[in-house]
Amino acid sequence: MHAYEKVRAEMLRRITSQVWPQGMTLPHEEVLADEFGVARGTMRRAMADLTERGLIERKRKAGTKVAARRAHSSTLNIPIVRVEITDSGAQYSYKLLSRVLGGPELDATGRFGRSKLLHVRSIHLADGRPYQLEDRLISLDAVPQADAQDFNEISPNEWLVEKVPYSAVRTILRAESADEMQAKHLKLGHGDPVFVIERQTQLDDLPVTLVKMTHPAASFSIATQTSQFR
Amino acid sequence: MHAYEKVRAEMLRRITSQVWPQGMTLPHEEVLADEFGVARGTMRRAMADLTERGLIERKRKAGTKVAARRAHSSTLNIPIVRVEITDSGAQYSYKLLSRVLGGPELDATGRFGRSKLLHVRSIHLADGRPYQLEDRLISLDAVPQADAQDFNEISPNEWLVEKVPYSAVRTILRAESADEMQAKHLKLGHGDPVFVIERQTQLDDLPVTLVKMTHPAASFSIATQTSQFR
DNA sequence: AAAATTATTATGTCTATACATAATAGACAG
DNA sequence: CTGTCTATTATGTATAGACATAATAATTTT
Repeated sequence: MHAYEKVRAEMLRRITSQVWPQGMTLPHEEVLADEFGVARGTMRRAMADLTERGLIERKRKAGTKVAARRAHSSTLNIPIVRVEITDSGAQYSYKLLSRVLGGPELDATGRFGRSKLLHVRSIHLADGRPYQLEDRLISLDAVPQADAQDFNEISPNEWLVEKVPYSAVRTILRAESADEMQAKHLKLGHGDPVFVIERQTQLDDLPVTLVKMTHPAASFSIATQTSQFR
Repeated sequence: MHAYEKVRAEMLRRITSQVWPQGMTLPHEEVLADEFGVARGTMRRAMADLTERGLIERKRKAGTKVAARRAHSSTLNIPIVRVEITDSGAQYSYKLLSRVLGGPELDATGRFGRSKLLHVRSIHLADGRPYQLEDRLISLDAVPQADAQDFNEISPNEWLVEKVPYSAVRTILRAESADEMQAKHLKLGHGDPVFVIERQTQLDDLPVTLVKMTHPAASFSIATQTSQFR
C-alpha cells in the first residue's frame, strides 16, 4: 500500500466514522502532511481523491471541510449491448427490424436541425430471448458513411461506437410501460413495464445520434459501482 | 486555462476525432511532455484524467494505448429526496406510513444476519403529489439509536444520511409494475410502471440499511452527467 | 525448443521548491 | 455603518529529480 493510499484510507476512516464530522474544517494540508509524515504533494493526492468522491470540499483561503452528505454519487457503466450479453454468459444475437432513410421529419424532438436522417430499429437477443429493442436516429450530416451501411450483420450501436467520433454523451434512464410495438418485439404483454435508456451523442455541437434502448423490466437492472478505493 | 487542461483538451481532441485511433500506442509520456512543452508531472496529470475517464489505458513497460470503446461510464448522482424535490422548485412534504420493530424475519433477503430490525415505510411528496415511496429496513445492531427515533417528522433517509456513518453503498436501478400497496400509496393504477432504486448501505462489513425507493414512472427519470472536463 | 533467469524500460510514487490565485479578513475612506 | 481597497493565506499549478515496480524483452540454462 502506497503512502497516499494509507493517508487516504485513514482520512476516509475518520470521515465515515465521523471522528471528523460533517462540516468540520480540517487542519491545513501542510499540517496534515506533517502529521502523516508525507510530503505536501502526497497529501494533496490523497485529498484530491476524497474531493473527487465528494467527501471533502476545498476552497482557497477558506480551507478544507468535510462535505455535508446531500447526495450519493456513483459510477454508472453501460457497456455496448453485445458485451453486456456475452459477459453474462449468454449467446448474443442481433436482428435488424427496419432501416429507413428520411428527412428531418423523422425527428420529433427537432434536435437534428435539417439534417437527413437514418432511422434504424433492431433487436438484441440473449440466448434467443429479446434483451433490448434499439430505436435509433443517425444524423447523416454527422455520419455520412452510415448511408452505405446496411446494418444487417453489425448493429448500429456497435458500428457507431467503433467508427464514429463523439465528444459528449447525455443519458436518461426511466421506466415506461410497453407500447404495442415494443411489446410485440420484446415478447411482452401490452402495458408491461420496460426499462428505457435514452442517449444522445454529439461531436462538439453537432448531434450524431439519438437512441432509445428498451428492455423488459423483468430481466434487466443496472447496478452502479460502489466507487471504492482499492 | 492551465497547462494540464490544455494538454488534456488537445489529447481528448485527438482521441475523439480519431487522429489517435482506438488501440494506438501513444508516444511515451516524456516524449509527449516534450512535445507539449510541459514537465512530466504536468503531462501525467493530464493523462491521469484521461485514464480515469477510460479513454486511455496505461501499463508499465507496455506503454499507453487509446482504449477500445466498449462501454460508456458516467456519473450518477442521487441526491437525498428532499433536496431533489425542493431543487426542482416543488414543495416538499413527508408522511410516515408505518414503523415496525421486529426480528430477522423482516428481512427476506437474509442480509442482516440475526440483527433486530426496524421496518419503516414512508412517502415523500412533491407539491402534494406522491413522488417516492420509501420502504426501509434499518439494522439495530448497526444503528441502535434508530430505536429512539419515531420518524414522524424527519424521514429515515434524511436522518440516516445525517447521523449514521457508512463506508459503502450498493445501488440497483430497475423498472417494475406497481403492486397493490405501491399503487395505493403512489396513487397509481395496479400494474402501472414504477422506477425502483434499491440501495444497501454498509459500515465496513456490517449492513446498516436496505431501502427500496419506488417512483411513479411517468414523473421520474434520471439524467447522468456527461462527465465533461471543464 | 522450452523454461528459467536477467536486463530493460515505461509508468508509478514521492519529495522539495517556487510561484499563482481565489477568497477571505482587515484596513481605510467616505 | 458601508463600501472599497489591500494584505494575507490556504489551496492550486508547475517543475525537476530520485527511486520503485510491473511487465516485457533478451539472454542463458536446461
